[in-house]
Amino acid sequence: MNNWLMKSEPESFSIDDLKNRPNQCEHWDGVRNYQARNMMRDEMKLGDQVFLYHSNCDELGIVGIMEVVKEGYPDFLAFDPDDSHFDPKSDPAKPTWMMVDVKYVRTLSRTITLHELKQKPELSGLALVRRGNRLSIMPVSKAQWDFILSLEQ
DNA sequence: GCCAACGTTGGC
DNA sequence: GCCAACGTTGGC
Repeated sequence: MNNWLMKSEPESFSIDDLKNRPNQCEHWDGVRNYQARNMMRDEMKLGDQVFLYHSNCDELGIVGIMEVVKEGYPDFLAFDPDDSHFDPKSDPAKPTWMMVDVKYVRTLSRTITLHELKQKPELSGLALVRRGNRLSIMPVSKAQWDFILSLEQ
């Protein structure tokens, strides 16, 4: 069982958007970064727990928990010329881009802010707090996961 | 295979 | 809106 953190801009997709989806599920489309793709394709497994992080907004931070309910499969939006995530180089017979499905688990009782996370020596190894980090999906160790959750109260 | 130019991410 | 950091592209 692994833990993860995934970023999303709440203006395009927030924890409330996920909560309000039918079945509270959504596919995590639009990832166009090879490192992130590899994690979705190879490492994210059914039942893995995932923090949702809101980026590029007024209150940056971890807002909720999701669960992987479908493992890596082709991101079909890459084949749709009308979609902004269209990638003409992705061949449907050999798809370049992958995605997973996630399900809403819960919203945290408060946002655990980026500012707060950066202050904690326990989290110095977390990719999120490193300067210039642009990965939209990153692993979170069990120790980091538990520590972050302990901040919620 | 190098690396400059370019586009994107994302905090501030 | 700015801009640093980073990934990708493409000429050589």
